[in-house]
Amino acid sequence: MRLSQFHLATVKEVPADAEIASHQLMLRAGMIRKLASGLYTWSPLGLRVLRKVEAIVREEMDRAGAIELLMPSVQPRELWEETGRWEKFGGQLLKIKDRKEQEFCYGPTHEEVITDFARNELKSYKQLPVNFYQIQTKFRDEIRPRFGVMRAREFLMKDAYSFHLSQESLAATYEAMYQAYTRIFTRLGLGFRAVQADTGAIGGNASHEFQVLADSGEDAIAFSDGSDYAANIEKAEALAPSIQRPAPSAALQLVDTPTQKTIDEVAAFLGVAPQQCVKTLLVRGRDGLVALCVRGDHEINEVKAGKLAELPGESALASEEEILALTGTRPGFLGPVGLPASVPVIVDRSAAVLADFVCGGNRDGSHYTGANWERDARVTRVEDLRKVVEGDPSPDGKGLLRMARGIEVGHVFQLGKKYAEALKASVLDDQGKSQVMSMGCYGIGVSRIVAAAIEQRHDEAGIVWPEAMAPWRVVVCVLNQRNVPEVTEAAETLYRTLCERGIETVLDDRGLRPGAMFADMELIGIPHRVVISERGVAAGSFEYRGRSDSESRTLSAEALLELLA
RNA sequence: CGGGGUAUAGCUCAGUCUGGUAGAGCGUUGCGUUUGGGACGCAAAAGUCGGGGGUUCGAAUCCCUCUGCCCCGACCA
Repeated sequence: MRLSQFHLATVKEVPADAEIASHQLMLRAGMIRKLASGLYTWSPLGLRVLRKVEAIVREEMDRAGAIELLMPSVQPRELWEETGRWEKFGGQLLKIKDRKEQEFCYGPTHEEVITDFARNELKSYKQLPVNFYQIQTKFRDEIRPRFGVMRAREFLMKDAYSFHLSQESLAATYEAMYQAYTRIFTRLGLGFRAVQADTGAIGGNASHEFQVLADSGEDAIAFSDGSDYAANIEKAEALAPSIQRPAPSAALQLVDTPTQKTIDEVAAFLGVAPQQCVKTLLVRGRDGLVALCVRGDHEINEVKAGKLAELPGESALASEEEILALTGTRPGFLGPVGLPASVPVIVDRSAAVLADFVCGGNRDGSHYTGANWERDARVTRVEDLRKVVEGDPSPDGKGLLRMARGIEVGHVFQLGKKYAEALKASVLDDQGKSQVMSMGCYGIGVSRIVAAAIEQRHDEAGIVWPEAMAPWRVVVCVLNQRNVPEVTEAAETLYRTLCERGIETVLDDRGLRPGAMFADMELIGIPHRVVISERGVAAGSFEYRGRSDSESRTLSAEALLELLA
């Protein structure tokens, strides 16, 4: 490619609404342009990168035995009614009507469509297992799109769905996908980690997220410093402390805390550590309010809380009015002592081993000191309720937990029979009996990977692409080409040679001043740069500089070709 | 959905408080000089001041209203 024939549109100024590095750099490099909130045009430059990612994903999916197909992006309401998700999916589902007032949605995911396809196509166990995938545009009407293509509303995703008669077969394909994903992210040159994930409302047996490690990531992940354990913080188990609860030694005493509502305020006021306090939250349960208690320095893990039998599948905090009606006090003074008998008291493992603790007095402006479980406060049950924190023991018993931030770029999931049952997708087994199929699903955020890579790999000058994702591997920069024909000839010759050898090369023949040209090529992150100048031509050598190198090197033609081969 | 902000040239922004001829930098076009780290000079094009309504002799500026976009929160493969 000759840059004089390409549409390169870099800009110097950072657009005002870009916050994170990848968004800023993608706009400055001219890879994307915003059309509306969460909607982006991929420019020719951006598309080259997107296609690189897509190609690697496709190769590895094919290698792993998956079969590509393509489903519609627009899907009929009736199909979504069959699984109940027309209502349950919520506001993220973009609903549209056609001219006959028939209702459709723009597909946010394709479980319904693929399962419909499977129930029509798959009749016999002999056709199983099978794994279908597509690389396709999805739309989710995110409440708050942000960070450019990192969290866009329209985005490109690879989604695969496998079908099985046995759990063993599902587990085998799941493992194959896990391996394929590892290969994909390794080939892309990304620093990533596969972490255990919560299976959410979908249920299922196993789930891993593939997280690209980056400080700007929206997900928190916990990993062990003593083993390969790693999990999304939503999933990471907080082990029960190994100590026994000490016997009560203090008397229960109500003390005035007129304006101290938060744990920090109360702890400072009373001169105790937050670890010696119990924080109580009231949430809406199936039958009235439920009390959740954690240690003062810990936080409730809403995913864990949502799984409690007493809750309706999600944890929603009670309103101030509900709390006032039940306890006669306001948030800030809640505690487990003296709650009505109708309120279940679920206590976190770490809070359950406290003795002589501080907690809310259930009346405005007071807290208890010297409170003790059983003696003063009911314990309905002890559960794992809290978010893990740095330094917690690893759930596998090896090492301590550390925290990192990640960008979720892939997710593998054993779905089980949920969708196949809802849509009656079954095949005949070897006994001639009808069996509902089990499913797995496996997603990769293709467009998000581009942003995630930049987030992980950039410097002051711009993007630093991994070789596998770069729009071109090599740029040949022509200096002062108008005045010295020999320089142009030398550049053309090198450009042709590289192209003939299958090395993806771009020739910067725009005739810009050197500074502007170098700045552009560094901004768009080309891994290898060769400068052709009068000086070099006279000496018969080439000036080479890698994107991350601090200095240029002078190379002979042979050395250069060897380096780029 | 709650709170906050913002909308002026292709981009980044002044101008709005205190009403009176529409501004700058970058980018773009032309000519010339330049050519190893985002050159310089001269000339030029470019704006329904987000939309609608109102007040006024006169509105980018004041009032009402609608909309887009951004941030924080709640939410989320």
